[in-house]
Amino acid sequence: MRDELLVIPAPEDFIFDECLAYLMRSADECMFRINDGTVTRALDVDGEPVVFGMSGHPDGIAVEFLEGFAPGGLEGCDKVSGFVRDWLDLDRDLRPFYELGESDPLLHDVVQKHRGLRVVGIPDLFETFVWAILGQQITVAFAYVLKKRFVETFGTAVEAGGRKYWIFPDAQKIAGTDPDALRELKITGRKSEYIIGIARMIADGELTKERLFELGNDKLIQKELTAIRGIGPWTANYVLMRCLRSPDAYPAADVGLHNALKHAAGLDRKPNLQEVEAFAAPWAGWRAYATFYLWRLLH
DNA sequence: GTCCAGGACTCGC
DNA sequence: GCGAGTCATGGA
Repeated sequence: MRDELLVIPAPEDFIFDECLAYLMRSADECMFRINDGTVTRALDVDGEPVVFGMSGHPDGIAVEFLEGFAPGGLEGCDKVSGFVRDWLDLDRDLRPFYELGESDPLLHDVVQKHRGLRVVGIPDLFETFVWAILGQQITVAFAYVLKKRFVETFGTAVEAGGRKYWIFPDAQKIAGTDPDALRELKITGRKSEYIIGIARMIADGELTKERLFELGNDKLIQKELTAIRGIGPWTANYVLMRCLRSPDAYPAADVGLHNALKHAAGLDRKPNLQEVEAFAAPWAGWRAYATFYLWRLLH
């Protein structure tokens, strides 16, 4: 097994345990398993299931493949490595954000406390949309339950090391699914329609990460996304933040953000939308990072 | 019973 | 363009 160890270098200011703490926030998370500091998950690499565990390492992140589920060849290793880099946003220089954290009164404490944390992403576009839509207007805890039902109903499981690892259902499969099948999982009728609509767009190839990146900036991407049924400003910014990796996306309507701001600013009520925007003005360029760090106040 | 959760759509004006 | 009603479930 030792020869299947892969070390992914990370910047000096990266702290794996901060990301781990975020990843551990729900016992109902179904896309990976965390045990003793190692996050283990399955990944589809060119149609082949790969299963790997990642953990902290003095030089960054150690990736170890489970027996029988290593990628075939160097190219496969590169894809896993690229996935992890994307997942934990390893290629971003956070020094400007940390400078901001030094001077900003609202961010100061939380940035100091969780320094080393990166915006944990969701590299797969379809998975991000499903997760965001499921999360609209309900508690995160219930969203995890719905995602678990969704994945265990429509996804595929890989058996490795005596355990099951799930691969998120692809858009093609959901595109041809009846809304009633989602409704049975207690996903609302509307959300079921939204999810199937998005699945069709992705399956048809009209909605891809590449196409969205080609639009060039957050504003145009948000406009494109909010034209899709079921995607409002909150969801568009959520997708920008978690999948398209905009460091500046700002889900201003986010209730969790409001509660975090209330706490950080010492208010006796939640801020209104104007205040939420005003708080974020000094964070221009880093509003997604600010949001992600502020969310850590909720746990 | 009421209110609130990581919102968005629809309708009436 | 803006406010109110609706969607639906589960926990406090």
